[in-house]
Amino acid sequence: MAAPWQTVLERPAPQAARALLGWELWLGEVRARIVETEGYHTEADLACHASKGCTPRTETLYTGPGTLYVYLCYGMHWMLNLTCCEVGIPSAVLIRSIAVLEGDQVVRQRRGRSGPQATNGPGKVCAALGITGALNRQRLDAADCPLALLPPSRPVRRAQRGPRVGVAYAGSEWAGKPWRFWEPGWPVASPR
DNA sequence: CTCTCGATGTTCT
DNA sequence: GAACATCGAGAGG
Repeated sequence: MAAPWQTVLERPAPQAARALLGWELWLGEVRARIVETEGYHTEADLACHASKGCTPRTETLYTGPGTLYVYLCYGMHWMLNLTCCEVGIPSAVLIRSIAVLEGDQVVRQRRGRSGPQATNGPGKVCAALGITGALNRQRLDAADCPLALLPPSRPVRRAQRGPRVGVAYAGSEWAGKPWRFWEPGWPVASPR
């Protein structure tokens, strides 16, 4: 029997990124709503890590929907991605911002602050949830997976889309793709 | 409010 | 050796 998230992740990243808005991440005492995402899709996408091909680092991206792809950025920030599409096609959604629904105390302790500024950014998401590279390659459907992905407890009223952040190096064609999505009204990193 | 800059480690050239 | 899907502190307006 398929997990609920299967239908959301079994599609190309640009679509999966939109569909993931509102879904909830549960990890330990923290429950949070996904409010900003970005899609990275195929080796042709020059902003996608897999544009360099399948390497020890990027092989996680080829494993099909439901794998955690966690990597270190700028030597100090962990980034959380959920792989999507199908086996063999590198495709993933970066979780850029979340809204804490439960576990505010824990988040405050980990982040040194609470409120919107505590979780509006991809590095902040991992810090708030306590995610590190130890979770890379973890399967969402594995019995021992500490992270759960559950459907929205409140519907997504509307969504905005725009170009991805921090990928100018990929050139205008790819940096310009409107593959970033967010829910207006929630604490997101880039509200436009 | 905006802008600049440094921290820090893995990956690929 | 350069580049990098970032963050937060500090300076200046």
